[in-house]
Amino acid sequence: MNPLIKELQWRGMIQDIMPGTEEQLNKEMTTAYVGFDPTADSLHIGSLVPILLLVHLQKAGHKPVALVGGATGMVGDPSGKSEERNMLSIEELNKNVIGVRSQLEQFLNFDKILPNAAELVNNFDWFKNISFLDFIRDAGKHITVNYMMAKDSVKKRLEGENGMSFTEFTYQLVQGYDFYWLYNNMNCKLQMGGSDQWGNIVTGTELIRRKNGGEAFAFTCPLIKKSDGGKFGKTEKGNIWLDPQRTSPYQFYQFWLNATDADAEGWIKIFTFLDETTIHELTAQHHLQPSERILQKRLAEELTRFVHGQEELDKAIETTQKLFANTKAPASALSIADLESIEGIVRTNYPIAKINEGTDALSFLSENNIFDSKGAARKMIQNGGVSINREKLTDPQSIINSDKLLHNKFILVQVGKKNYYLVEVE
RNA sequence: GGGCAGUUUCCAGAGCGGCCAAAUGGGGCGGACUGUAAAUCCGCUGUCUUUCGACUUCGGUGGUUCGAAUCCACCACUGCCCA
Repeated sequence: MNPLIKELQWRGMIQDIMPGTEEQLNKEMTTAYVGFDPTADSLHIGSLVPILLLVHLQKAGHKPVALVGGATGMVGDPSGKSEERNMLSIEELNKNVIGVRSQLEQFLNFDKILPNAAELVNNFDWFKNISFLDFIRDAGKHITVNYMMAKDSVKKRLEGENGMSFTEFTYQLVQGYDFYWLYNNMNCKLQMGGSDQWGNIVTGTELIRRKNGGEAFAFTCPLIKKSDGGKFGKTEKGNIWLDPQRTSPYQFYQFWLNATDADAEGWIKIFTFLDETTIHELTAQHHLQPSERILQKRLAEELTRFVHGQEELDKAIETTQKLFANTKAPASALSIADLESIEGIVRTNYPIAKINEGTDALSFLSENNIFDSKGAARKMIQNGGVSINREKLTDPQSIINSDKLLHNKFILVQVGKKNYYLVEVE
């Protein structure tokens, strides 16, 4: 068995694999690509698995190509979508391509000295020169509509009630052409991606076969799901992004730390580079003492380091310890240095004058944008969801005055158990 | 171009003249229990507000009516079928 495939297999990262793929990987250094859609100017953790496929590939000595879909992004992939997507404007798309590119760059080794140096391409670069007529004569002639309609992504939409535009119907052919182009121009013989991409990928290998008589290969990884069936990578605050401006390293760390036991066991295999023995040991330990959350901690650590680096990881752990190590202790136990150096949670400033006069809790909470309005704050207080300096706020009428100040300067607000806000009074 | 069906609050989906800010389910948020899990149970879920109440919503515009998400007209959009 090919070592790369073997590695990915025990990690649970292979869903479908085309026959002959292992032989190809055994035969020679193989160039392989994964496409990323520029739907936003940052990738989120849903893209992490395909990124990791490229990293594993490079580690195994093969050549990774990361493709940013400047062209395919203009079309819109119907896979997994029950209705037509909104088109992004060209400006937005360009901005997104730049953002996504720069993120991909940090995960792969582009050092030109390496024979298997990573490369970054944008399919807009070849599509911009192809006219519609060229395309339908050159690519379209080789694939039948019957074939395209048999694809799951198309069939579902045909059977569903939202229909599908010609634009999105074309998508698989556009993506297929990418593979064909890379096959011819970069000797790229393998495509990887999420299992929802299988249909699109196969259109590519088919195109290569019919036009070149060539042979190309593919495998896909399973889509990550939560054990409760919920969407992966979403929280109350939306997506977990790789961009630290959008999701702070602390929040990123917390996301993984909060994984359920069932998820953590699978995720640590997929998302970390820890070897099989280590993971077995960790899992065994975890079963002995689940409340220690050994798997979650290690998972969060490894991933935060991988995405944000050691320094940010240290800060995230530090903040976590301050906030959660001893939740029973009064907030006054936190030193001024502790409070000042807390990073990653939402911080706001509030005028000292208002505190000196005393202000009601509702105004205080809404003026600091912890809640959108007094009404929202009131509801949350009545539900028992707001704490100030770790003491549950029971009366919406209570007054916030200088008695509440920690070290004459800070007020620590909690909404729910996990959402902290630090108000700095000055 | 013709025929049919549809457009309701985050989603699905009831409502078919006043009792409708609109059932129910899902999702989300919060609470209890815990391990910053899971499962379970409870509460909240249009906006603003001192639980009074005010305001804005049921594709759009006009109309009928004391009163419309509910009736009428026109328009728009979506889907299916036929040409």
